[in-house]
Amino acid sequence: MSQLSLLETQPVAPSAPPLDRLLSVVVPPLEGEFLYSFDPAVHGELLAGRIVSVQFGRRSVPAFVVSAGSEREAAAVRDMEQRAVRVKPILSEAPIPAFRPEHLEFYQWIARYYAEPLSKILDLAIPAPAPSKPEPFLRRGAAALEGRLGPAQRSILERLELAGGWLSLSDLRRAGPAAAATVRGLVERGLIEQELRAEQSPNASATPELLSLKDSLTAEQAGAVSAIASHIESPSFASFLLHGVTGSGKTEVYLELIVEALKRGRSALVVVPEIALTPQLIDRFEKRLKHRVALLHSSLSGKERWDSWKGLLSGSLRVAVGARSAIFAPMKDLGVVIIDEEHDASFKQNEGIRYHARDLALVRAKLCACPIVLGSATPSLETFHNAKTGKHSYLELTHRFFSSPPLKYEMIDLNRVKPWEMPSKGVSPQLLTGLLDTLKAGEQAFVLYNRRGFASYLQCSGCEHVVGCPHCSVTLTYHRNNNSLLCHFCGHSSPPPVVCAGCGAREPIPEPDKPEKEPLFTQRGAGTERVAEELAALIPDARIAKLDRDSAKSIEDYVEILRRVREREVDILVGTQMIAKGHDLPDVTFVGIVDCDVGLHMPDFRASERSFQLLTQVAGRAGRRDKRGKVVLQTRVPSHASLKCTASSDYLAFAAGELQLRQALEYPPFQRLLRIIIAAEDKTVAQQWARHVSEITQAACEGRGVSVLGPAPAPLEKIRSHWRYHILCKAPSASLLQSIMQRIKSALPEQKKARLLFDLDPQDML
DNA sequence: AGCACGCCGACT
DNA sequence: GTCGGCGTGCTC
Repeated sequence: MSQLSLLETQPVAPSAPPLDRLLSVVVPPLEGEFLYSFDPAVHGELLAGRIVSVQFGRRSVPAFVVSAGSEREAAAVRDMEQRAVRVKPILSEAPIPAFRPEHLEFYQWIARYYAEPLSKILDLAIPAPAPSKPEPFLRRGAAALEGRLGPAQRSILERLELAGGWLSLSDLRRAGPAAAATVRGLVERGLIEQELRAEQSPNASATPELLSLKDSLTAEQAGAVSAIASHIESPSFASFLLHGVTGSGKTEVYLELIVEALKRGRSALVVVPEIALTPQLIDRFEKRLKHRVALLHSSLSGKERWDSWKGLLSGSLRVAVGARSAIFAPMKDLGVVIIDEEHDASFKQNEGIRYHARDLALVRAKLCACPIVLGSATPSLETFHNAKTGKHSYLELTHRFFSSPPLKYEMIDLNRVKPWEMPSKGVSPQLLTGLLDTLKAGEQAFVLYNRRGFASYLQCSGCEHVVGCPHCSVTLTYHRNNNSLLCHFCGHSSPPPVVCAGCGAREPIPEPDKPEKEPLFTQRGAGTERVAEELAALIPDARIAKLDRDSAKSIEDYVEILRRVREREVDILVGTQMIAKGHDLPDVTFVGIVDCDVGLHMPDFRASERSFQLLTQVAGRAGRRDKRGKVVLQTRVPSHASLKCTASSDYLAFAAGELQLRQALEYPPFQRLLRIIIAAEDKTVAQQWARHVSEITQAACEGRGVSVLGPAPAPLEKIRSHWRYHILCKAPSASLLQSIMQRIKSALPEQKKARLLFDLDPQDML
């Protein structure tokens, strides 16, 4: 028997290495696989998932093993013999695998979906192995508590006791400050022990003491948990939309599900928006789960990231919490996937490989046969539509944990407030009164100013009408230099209209002898950066803090500003969308929105949805617990659906209306989009290439039910001295768009002068 | 992506 | 006459 099989496998070729010594690798950033040989006696058993170093051309490069000793290698070796190409041996191998072979299917799916080489996906997904140097590990010592302890010392001891074993110094620091001096002091008093070593001891958190708090859940929460957990119990794919207002206890549901997964020896993957990854969140998870959580996000050091990755890979860590890129985490026996704030825009990567973590999460759950939960108070229309059509099960949490009275909304139509009645340029009398009342009551206020007003647009001075594109239902962008309106979707260009399509008013005809009349259309969209200064001038004794990209460059700054608010060192917090998220701040009872229209007229079909989500989230910051919150919305389009639905807290009405519009205009979720970006240093080159690509795209789409718009200049026409044009394809399925990407790729030889980028399922069109 | 090979302009 | 520009093509 064994001799027979030997006879069958032997006669490949005299010179070729035996099949069990061959492996296929991919080399970032290249397409295709390359065959190498290895000697098991030297390198040991090498399987898919290992990183090896190979001689490639005349240099050595790292490469990912994707297959070894299979039919694939047999076919490759036959082909190479025909072409008389020699198989080179690998140079060296990493000591441990970098990914699990069973996850290759997931990575390959991504490569196919986004029409990118597998090597690039692996390069993106897998962190570079970092050698682990010895570092201090600490644990609670034998000495009894004597004498007094400072708050810093107490906190460190608490965290060590909670961990119930050895914790590395860097781990200790994740959950709060741990100065070396404080630690040293505690070591000297025998309160903690210290040891230098390179590895987490394997049993550090092997037997977590799992704590189910099922009994303290509300009926709704318990219902959601049992519906989802049944798919953890008997492992199977199922997707859920967990739709619950702020404060309805979605996190408790997540935690209970993670406990369910851990109890069965499986793992849990939690993906949250970047901004939510605060030490408090990690702390809450670890305290509740009594289990160490692997943290994954972009600003970890190479070693920290590799340590988390390694722990998950081996299964010694079973819970991963991270931002977008955590979707690639090497979970062992994945039991549940959780995407919190499912609608959040940060899940979409907008450079390099433009993947969407939520979409990938669904695929991952499917491939791992486990349930996935998409949680949000304001679900994306894609997800809501999928829930409505039965693709996801719909679970609703309607009750707030602390039954607080509904918010009181006041909409201020800025068209009806005379300029001289305004206390300052951006602050209406009602907004000012609201702020003063709040401060008088000893409570706190949030003021949103969303200053993404880079594009200006025209609005009729007679009615609310904003000039939009006749083909795209997107606001036209006004270009002052040539007094024209341009659609950044389809390229439609026109002079400013003479008659308002909303109310029929005419542009006044200038007469030589009479003074110039006010023009029909007013330019809007300028920035609102000065709000904080205006407020400081209007309410001099208020303590005002700012929260935006400039004032909070790091997550620590962000946490610090929120801490100051929580500890009542701040009366009014002014900020961008960053103020929309964060932890429970019970004394905030008033939210003012300086200009609801800023996001509304962006050249983006998702503008309404984004606006509704942002306004609803910010408004949700007012009035938690027992106090009734108040929200003032300043706008020039009070009849806009996203504002009216915000003010009536009516998600369902908003979604219904917006979905109808999307369907009529053939936008997602009814059609899929592919955005093709052409960028070049030279404007004319970019333009010509865009036209060329457009012709190829047109030809590829011919008669397949795909429509092609453009080329048009991208709204951000010039980025880092590169001129950008784009083309938009609408198709009923993603697979159609994939075949179009393939056709364009094969029709266009790789070009140096102009860069071609694909954005499948684009989230914005900038 | 690198790094070769290869065929046309200004320099020791 | 050579040094060097970057166009195109390959890497097991």
